Amino acid sequence: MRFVLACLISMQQGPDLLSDSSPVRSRAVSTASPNGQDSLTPIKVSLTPQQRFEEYLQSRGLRQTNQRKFLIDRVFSHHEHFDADELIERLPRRGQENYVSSATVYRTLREFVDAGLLNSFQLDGRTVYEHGYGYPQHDHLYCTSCRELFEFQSDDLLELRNEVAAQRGFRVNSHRMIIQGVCQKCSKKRRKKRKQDLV
Amino acid sequence: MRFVLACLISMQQGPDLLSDSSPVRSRAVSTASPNGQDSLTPIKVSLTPQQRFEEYLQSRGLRQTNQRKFLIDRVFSHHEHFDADELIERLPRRGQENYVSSATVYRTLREFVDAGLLNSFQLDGRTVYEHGYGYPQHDHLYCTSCRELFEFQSDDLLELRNEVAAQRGFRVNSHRMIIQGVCQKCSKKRRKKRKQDLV
DNA sequence: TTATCTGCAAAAAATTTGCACTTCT
DNA sequence: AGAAGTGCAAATTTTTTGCAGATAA
Repeated sequence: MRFVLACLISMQQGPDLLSDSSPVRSRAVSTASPNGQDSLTPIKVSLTPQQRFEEYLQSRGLRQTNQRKFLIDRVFSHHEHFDADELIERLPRRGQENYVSSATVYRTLREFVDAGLLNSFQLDGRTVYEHGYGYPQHDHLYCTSCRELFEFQSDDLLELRNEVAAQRGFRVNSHRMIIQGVCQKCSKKRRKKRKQDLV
Repeated sequence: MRFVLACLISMQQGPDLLSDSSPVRSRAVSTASPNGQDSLTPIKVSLTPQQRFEEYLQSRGLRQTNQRKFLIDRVFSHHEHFDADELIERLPRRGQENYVSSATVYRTLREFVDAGLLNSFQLDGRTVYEHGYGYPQHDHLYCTSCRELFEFQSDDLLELRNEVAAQRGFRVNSHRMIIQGVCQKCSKKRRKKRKQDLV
């Protein structure tokens, strides 16, 4: 583990998993809370991640094991960007109850991605995971100073993407956009520091 | 090396390095040639990559070595996406003339990026490099079938990016957008194959 | 002359894999 | 019972680093 990865986005309330039977994604809206943190509204889905994974496993003749059940609970217990190493560090150690070997963690994370529960992308050489099920499509701003990932959602971007692809007969599966720079907080810190340095 | 990385984009003619003394980027235009290949027009720059790197080295009190000179010639001899491993494979082997150790290749590639000559990004776990100097800002379509990278250029995307960033006081340094999917060629191949399978 | 570079080999970091044993179904 | 899954350790893959000898300025 070389980097701290945090995420400013938190769910305003738990995802409303049972109130709507439609698995269709509703329009996500990005909102800003007083402390400057942003969050996207969770999507209403008919199944919990657990249930959906169960379906996925059954459809492929795979098994429900304690490790898989334990990991899905952990991974979906809070909304946050993470990498394999960070997850492993928060898991029970060898010898403790519910210990899961790293090999299994890696294997299971890949299954979660295959099942559409998690999204993954590369950042600074690591594979970063985030919730994909029950959470709207979005893109990221990455602060190279504090290494936090911020989320944003733009329909215009999607439209643009589709236009570009259509223009050359490219069939789109997904996209990934990351804007690199320095977040407001870090910019302010730096200005402050420069000011102090002058005194 | 796990992946073949190719690039359909070729320069229509060598970069016109000497005809304009302005280092300012001119507007890039994406064009389509009859065979379906796209290319972006090179930017007019006042210095060759070699000259620019020389400046960079001097400004930092670094040295011009045979290895650096050799590598910059190789890297800028054709416009193509590549990773460290692919470059190393095309270089003279140990014992031959102009051999450069992999450690030096890695170190030098990083210098090229620092000097603004190359851009780098992560794709499928590797670091991919491409020309940054003398070539316009652009983004990529990545075909997961043939693993080729196609380039596209969109001012709307830049505008959108700047708006998103401005909205939350984020100072942008750069961005990276990769559209994943299947290119036209591969789609056609698949359709053909499916047809044949039915016969 | 001397700080910078290079090559080499070893280390690191992040995954993946082979295999014997365990566990779902 | 028997396929699938797990843990372990070893292997991979990609990149970095320490260090002694080589070299540019």
